[in-house]
Amino acid sequence: MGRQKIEIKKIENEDARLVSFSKRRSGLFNKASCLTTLCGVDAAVVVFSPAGTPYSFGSPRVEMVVDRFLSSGREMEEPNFFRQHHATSVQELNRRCMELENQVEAAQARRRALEERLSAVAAVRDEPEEMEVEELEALKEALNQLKKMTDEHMKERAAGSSSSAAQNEAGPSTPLDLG
Amino acid sequence: MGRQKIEIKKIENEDARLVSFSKRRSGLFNKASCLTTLCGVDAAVVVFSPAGTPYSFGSPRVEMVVDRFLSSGREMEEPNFFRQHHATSVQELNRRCMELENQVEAAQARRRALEERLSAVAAVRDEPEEMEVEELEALKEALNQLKKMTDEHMKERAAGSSSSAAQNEAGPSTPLDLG
DNA sequence: TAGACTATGTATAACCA
DNA sequence: TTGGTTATACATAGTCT
Repeated sequence: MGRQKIEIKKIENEDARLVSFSKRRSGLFNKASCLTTLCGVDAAVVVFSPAGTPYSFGSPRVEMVVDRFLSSGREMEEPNFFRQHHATSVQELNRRCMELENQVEAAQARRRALEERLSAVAAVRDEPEEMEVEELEALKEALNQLKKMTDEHMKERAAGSSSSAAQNEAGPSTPLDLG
Repeated sequence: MGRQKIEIKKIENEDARLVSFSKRRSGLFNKASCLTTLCGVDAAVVVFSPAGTPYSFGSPRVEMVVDRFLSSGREMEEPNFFRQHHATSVQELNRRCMELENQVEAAQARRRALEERLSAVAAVRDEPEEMEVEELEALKEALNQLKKMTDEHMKERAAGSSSSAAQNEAGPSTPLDLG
């Protein structure tokens, strides 16, 4: 018998689907592993089984890669980004579209996060006359988040320009320690 | 010549490594795409290029898969809105890509603007060790500025926007529904 | 940097244990 | 679910454009 060609659409037979999932999942993880090793890059893969069980691969760790992905504001800064797509296949374009949607989502998530921080800080400031322990705690938290984010932002900026890196020796981020 | 067997260790030659990364990345995304389609499951892949550029694949979306994964096993019954795009024409997909690119640009511009505003406050919190009356005064002032800015921001949101950024206020991106 | 090309290594569909 | 086996489809290293 050997391998037969199959259409890329949902496998109807449930048993076959489960077997296929198991084998392809490990194949996918193996590919991801090879990619990280061969090219010395970070990557993460998360897959849910048909039953809902999560499986994951991550180098160095899923959380680290995901955090970096969510906080990297540079999803789209490829130079010739607005050139015409001359994709050879619909599948290729489909992948491209999905990738773009994900990037839109990431950028929006980042923007929402920034807006939340701004709102949090603004809310605390609305009653300055009662700046008591509670408020100070909230402010402290908001500022810690803010600091974390701005530190990341500065790091991004420093990494982005090769010349200015030496000037702003940011150093390791220190907690605010307001209280 | 054709393909040669290679050891799974970091590719020393930089050019070869970059080429290999590009090819294997798309291969990995394709595998992930096939897995989700064939088995009807959710999956996400995030990869950073050797230069640090993030690439991603997600079904239904990276954020959703990651959120679900991070809430460790908790079932969020997510109807699979964006499983796969069934485009009818390359032209159609090209249009969709351009649209998405515009959204990405808009979202990023928005994010940059927010980050600039945050930087305005960042200067105040750079010396946290002596957070005394003086610093609190300065902080209060900075927060007042911040409030002014966020108020403007909220006004903008309420009024809608003349730029293409308005697309991003629509919340979760709409399903492609190309087929 | 991104497509082609081709020979060949690898992944995997079908089947069985 | 996982682990073989076989035959074949698919991915990709090396090279050139």
